[in-house]
Amino acid sequence: MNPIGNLNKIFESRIRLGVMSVLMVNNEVNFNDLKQMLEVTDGNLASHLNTLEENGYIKVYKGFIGRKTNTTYAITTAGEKAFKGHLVALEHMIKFTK
Amino acid sequence: MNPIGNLNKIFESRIRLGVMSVLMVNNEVNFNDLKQMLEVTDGNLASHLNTLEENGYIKVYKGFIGRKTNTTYAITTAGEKAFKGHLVALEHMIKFTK
DNA sequence: ATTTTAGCTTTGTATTGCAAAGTGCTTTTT
DNA sequence: AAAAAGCACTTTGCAATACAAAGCTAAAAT
Repeated sequence: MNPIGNLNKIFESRIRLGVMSVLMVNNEVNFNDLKQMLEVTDGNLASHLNTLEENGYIKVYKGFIGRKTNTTYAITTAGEKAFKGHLVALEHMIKFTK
Repeated sequence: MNPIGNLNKIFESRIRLGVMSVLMVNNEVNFNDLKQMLEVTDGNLASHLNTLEENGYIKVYKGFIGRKTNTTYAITTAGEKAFKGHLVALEHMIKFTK
């Protein structure tokens, strides 16, 4: 009945949607690649990554390439589940409109 | 490349998404029906309807049933186009993640 | 005459979004 | 060796939502 009842509030943000979408296809993506793919400022990206992490949807790996810091982000099982659920809800909504 | 580059900012809102979705399948829907379908407060709905109208995505028809006011909302051609574009962008994003 | 309904507007608060600047560490450039 | 630049942030600050709740007007129902 309510076409938006099953949409996940966390994924209302365009940028968070984008992050999840990128992390669904790429196992691990670093900060800069995400930043370039989504065309956002670093501060903005960092804060959205934060809320995704706080919700347990992504994991952060802080490592090094040689002695240079390298932070990568990956989707968690919970994140994958939540995102897929959201996509299903979106698909239902889309189907509903046709 | 950017999976969220073509998403329409106006449709980031869950409620506006819902309104458009409902108006895609029903030619004309009145205020109260929308309110019940989307389970929102009237003030909140009114303000979202306002931004949709300001953007030319919906039309408002103020009429009467007998002598009782009856306001209905319908999607415009521009609204349909914009919403369909957004759905295509969503579908691309979804396809991208699979 | 009072209450209820429809469709708002107004008010107020809390949250969000985002840019810009700052930070600490490291690497690269000069 | 010093300066510049990159990485991954945090902090600051402001402006734009989001939303609930209350108020409001005219008509309808009781």
